[in-house]
Amino acid sequence: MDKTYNHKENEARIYELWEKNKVFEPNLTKGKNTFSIIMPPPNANDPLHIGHARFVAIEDILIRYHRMKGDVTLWLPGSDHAGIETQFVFEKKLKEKGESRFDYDRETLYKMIWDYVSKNTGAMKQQLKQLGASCDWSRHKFTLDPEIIKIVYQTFKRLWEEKKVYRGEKVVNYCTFCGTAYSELEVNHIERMDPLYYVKFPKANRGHITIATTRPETIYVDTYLAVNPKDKRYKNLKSEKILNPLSNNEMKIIEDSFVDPEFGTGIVKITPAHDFNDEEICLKHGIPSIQVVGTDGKIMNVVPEKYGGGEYIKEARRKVVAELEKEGLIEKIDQSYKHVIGVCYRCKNVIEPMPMMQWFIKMESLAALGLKAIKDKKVKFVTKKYEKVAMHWLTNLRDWNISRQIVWGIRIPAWKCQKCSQWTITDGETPKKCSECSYRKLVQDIDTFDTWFSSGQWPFATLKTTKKGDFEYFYPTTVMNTAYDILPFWVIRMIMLSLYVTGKVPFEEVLIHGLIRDKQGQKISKSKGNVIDPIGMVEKYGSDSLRMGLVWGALTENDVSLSEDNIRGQRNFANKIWNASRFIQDKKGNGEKREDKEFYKHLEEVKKLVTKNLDSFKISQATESVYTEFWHWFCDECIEKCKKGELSEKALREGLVVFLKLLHPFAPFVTEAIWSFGYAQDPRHFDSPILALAKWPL
RNA sequence: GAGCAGUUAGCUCAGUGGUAGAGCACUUCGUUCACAUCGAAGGGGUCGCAGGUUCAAAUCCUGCACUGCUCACCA
Repeated sequence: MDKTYNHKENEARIYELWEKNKVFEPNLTKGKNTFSIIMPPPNANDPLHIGHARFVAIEDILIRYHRMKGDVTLWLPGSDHAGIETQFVFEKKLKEKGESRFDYDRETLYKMIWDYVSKNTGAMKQQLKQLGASCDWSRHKFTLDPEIIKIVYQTFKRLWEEKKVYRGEKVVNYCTFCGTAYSELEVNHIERMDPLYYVKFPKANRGHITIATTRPETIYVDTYLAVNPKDKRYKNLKSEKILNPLSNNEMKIIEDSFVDPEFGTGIVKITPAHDFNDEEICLKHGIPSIQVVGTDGKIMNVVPEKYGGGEYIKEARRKVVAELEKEGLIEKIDQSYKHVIGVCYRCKNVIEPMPMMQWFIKMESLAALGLKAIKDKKVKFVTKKYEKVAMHWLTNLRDWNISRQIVWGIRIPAWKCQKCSQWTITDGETPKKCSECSYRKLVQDIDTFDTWFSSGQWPFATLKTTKKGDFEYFYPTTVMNTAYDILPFWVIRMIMLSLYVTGKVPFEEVLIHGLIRDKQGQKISKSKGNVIDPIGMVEKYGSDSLRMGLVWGALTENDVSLSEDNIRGQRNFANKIWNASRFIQDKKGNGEKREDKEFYKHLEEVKKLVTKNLDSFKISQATESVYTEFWHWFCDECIEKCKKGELSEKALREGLVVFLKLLHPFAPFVTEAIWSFGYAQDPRHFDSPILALAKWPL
């Protein structure tokens, strides 16, 4: 054996050994405990980032532990088509070639993206292997596998039949840059400084009132003003004739308590089509909605060119303000007005609320299912604070807009009748006739599902389509492990949709982990230049070292600050395992010593400690205890005692076998290298020629 | 504006009622046949502040300060 552990020589051949022996494929034996995790599917198109490596480390520790314990263990890998993310990346590529998505019809574009993704998806699988992920590749699923799509369609159809899906025109969050609507969750709110314009609205007889607004560009179509009924200043406003300063139309006055008399001048102009708040007021007061911003982000030509019709909002606003100023209708402009605006989570541009026909899921009954399951502890959160977060989300959901105006995704199986305009929903096949009027000319909706609508069905969609009997055997799965940033997007939706479709929760335990930060505790981002490439670290220090580093030094549920120093330290630890084994392999003595008893006693305690921590999902504590016990007890004390003749060589050998097993989930490669290719070729100590299949020492 | 966290050694973090801990960094020493990717020894913290409960508080309670994250329709 080499003097230092060489991860480069060992890792690939060890993963091959595992794969060749099918150690990751469960045997569906009756009457045994099961342990299963559905892997959060990484984006099929992208290389893994350091965040993926963290969940791999956590999940692989649990999976390997349970496999060694003798549970029938399944870790089901997958990849995600990641709708908008992937289409956006692809469009960027097109742009580099001087093309755009509009140069292709939807079928061609879909095919192009499909090929592009297929080309890249192998890299992700290869990287998961480099990280040592002991998942069952024979059960790998892609979110666009036909069988998966079929299940998603069935769910949609059932939701439709049970009236939990509706198509409606509502104000939705639309990104004019991405060219698609989003759900409320894809909108981020940022604080920004914008001018607040105080605009004079003339009275018909004489004088004027003043209205504060940040959106003067819509004034032309505005027809309603609102005041607080308690505001004495405007008690008689209703009897007065107020004119729109641009269109000269008469403004109608409504009273509503939502108006804050303290803000601005206490009068609000109502823009029903482009503001959620205003939409609500208008529904309440029966005010019609007029769309003024188009999906292209331009002011529509209901507004004359003079006032910005046909221009982008920014330019239209400039024009309108210039016109108003020319007419002396701007009283003042507050340039230091701070407010919060919605921006697209992806491209960071301003989200334009606008009315659109979209597919919505009614969330009330679904959320109730989820809430009940959590309250009844059918789904348990390992960390309580995240249970609070989940409950908070489930109690504050609006109807979920699931249609996206992109091609890369699962196309909505809805066909519109060309005669009666009713929708026919199927579970995938093209309907021959309208379900309402039997007319035979139908046109399919061009939108696709929100990616989260399909990934919200991932736990049962995968298990129902992998191998026969998988669903019955493994569902509900044992643990769902993912980062806290997608708790609202994914975790609560899996809970709701799974309960709705299968009547059962998708998983019993939710283990939420934190994000990776750099060594200063700073958020990792490309613009900061502090990204950590997991594969680079694997190549430099070895897979075991990176994995240990990722679960070391912070609680699983908290963010972890990852430094190269830390990973190097774990590399040293892997080397320590290697060298201790190298030392012990030459010790053949069989005699016993009086001190052995104390040794075995402590060894038992170590086994129990590590096991207990793993059983309660205390991954970092488990890692720390096995690290400390191996290095500072077994190596620093026990090996030294043995050298001095105060401990038998036999005890040391047996201790090493125990530690190799205890260490294996955390550092699978180096321990397997020792076991399979090194010291371990002594059958007396082994219940399995492959450590990954050896029996957990308890 | 609301919610949720956090504030412990130079740095990153553990520690939830009983004599302050780890990793890294630092200091000194060590070429004995596993490992210098090592070993031994050591320095360093009145556990954010102020009260309270208790025989006993980093740990429980109250208030305050600061930091972070998330949510949020006030024009």
